[in-house]
Amino acid sequence: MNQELIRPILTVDIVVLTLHEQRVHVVVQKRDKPPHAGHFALIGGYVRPEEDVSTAAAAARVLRDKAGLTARLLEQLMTFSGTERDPRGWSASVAYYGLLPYQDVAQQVRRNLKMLPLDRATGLPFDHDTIVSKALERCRRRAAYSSLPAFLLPIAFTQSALRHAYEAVLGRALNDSAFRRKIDELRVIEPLAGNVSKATARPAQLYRLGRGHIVEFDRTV
Amino acid sequence: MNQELIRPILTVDIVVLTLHEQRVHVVVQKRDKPPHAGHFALIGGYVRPEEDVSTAAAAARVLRDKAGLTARLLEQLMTFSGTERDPRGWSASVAYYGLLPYQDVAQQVRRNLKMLPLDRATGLPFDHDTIVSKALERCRRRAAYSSLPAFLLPIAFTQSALRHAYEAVLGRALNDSAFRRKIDELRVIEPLAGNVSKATARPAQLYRLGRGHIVEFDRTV
DNA sequence: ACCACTTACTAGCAAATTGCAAATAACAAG
DNA sequence: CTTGTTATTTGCAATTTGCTAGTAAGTGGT
Repeated sequence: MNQELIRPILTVDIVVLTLHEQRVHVVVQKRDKPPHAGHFALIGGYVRPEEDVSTAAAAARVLRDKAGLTARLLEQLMTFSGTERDPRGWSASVAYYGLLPYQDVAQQVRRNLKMLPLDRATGLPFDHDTIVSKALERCRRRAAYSSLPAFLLPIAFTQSALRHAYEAVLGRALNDSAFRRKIDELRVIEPLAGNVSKATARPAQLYRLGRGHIVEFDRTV
Repeated sequence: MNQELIRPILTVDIVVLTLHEQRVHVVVQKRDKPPHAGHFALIGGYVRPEEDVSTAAAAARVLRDKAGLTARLLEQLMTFSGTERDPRGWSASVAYYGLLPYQDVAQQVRRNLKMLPLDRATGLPFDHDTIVSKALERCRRRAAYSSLPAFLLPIAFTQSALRHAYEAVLGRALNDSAFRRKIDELRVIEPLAGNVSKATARPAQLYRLGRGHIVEFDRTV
């Protein structure tokens, strides 16, 4: 219709999730520029069409440049838009969620980063509360039929650690033996020959994901 | 960083799905303007921040104005972006999928609309093949644990019709008696007192969704 | 009126899956 | 060598699912 179309601001926001003390945490960063300068918010930034081949690339770049992080799993959540979310006017933000092990975040805490357990991840600026809640909802759903929670762990992990990751994301306890049986039947992990973790009373076998990327199951965990 | 940020074109595309002869169909529309004028593509259009409160509103508006359709269920799929998808350069399109009963589409076939069964919904312009395939993937997943397929049907439907809708979306046959049992246990539909369909040999009880909106189950269908 | 045919709907049991609890294993600490 | 703790396996009960047959309620034909 009209040639001079209003082109809204396009940004990306990333809900970085990790596991700490058996609980899911959201990583937030102190903003250094207005609006909401000085407040902690989701890691985000502008999409730069001239340098980002896609919004996914923009998300990865922002995560790397602003927080020094690289997610083990980075998936698009959805796009949030409207006039309400940003005081600068109508805007659209493509939200992503990124999963990575605690150690990766701990290394970068210098960069104004903070990890919030879920119950304290509220009161964020913009519509970031909504984005976080949608991200968790999606992850919970997806965790029920995929290897998603494994991306919160280091490459090598024990079955117990994996179960705790599932429990943390799903928000409910799982039966130990039933979980082992299922994970075994689904063939998603493979033992790391000879490697055992000595963190607990009895040493535990270490495993890694069979495939580097997320896999979806036919059944539910 | 830079004050003069490039703002990419923002559009919406809607994957309209319906059920015809027990199969899922994608509704496409003949484009009247370049690029790809004269070719059938997904229904889509520009987001107009001055008139659309959100991209969801834009999707509903485009669907209504360009095709005269109102989806019974309209949910955001994801955003597609990059230089490859549109010859006009870097663009971003927020894709939605909309479900509605066949009758609603049949009424509007005047508007250059066409319904394609899934196996013939290929060779679409832009990245619309990808969008369609992602939409179907999402719907398949979601159908397994929600009332999504019911939105492909008229308000009143029989249990057989509902099963056929699930089968069409899931792409596999379901056991009749097990399906009835499950739907009954999940309490998603309620009988329309006294109303029966006489379309088949033995008249069948008509039902409607218990809730107007989509519901997600704990279990899988 | 009776019969064959079709689809709706119900019932019952076998097979598969899941939940639970006990048994066993491997180590650390005292 | 005993106690304590976590890992891992095993066996069975409880639940869920798949399947098959039976009954119900119409239509259309003879």
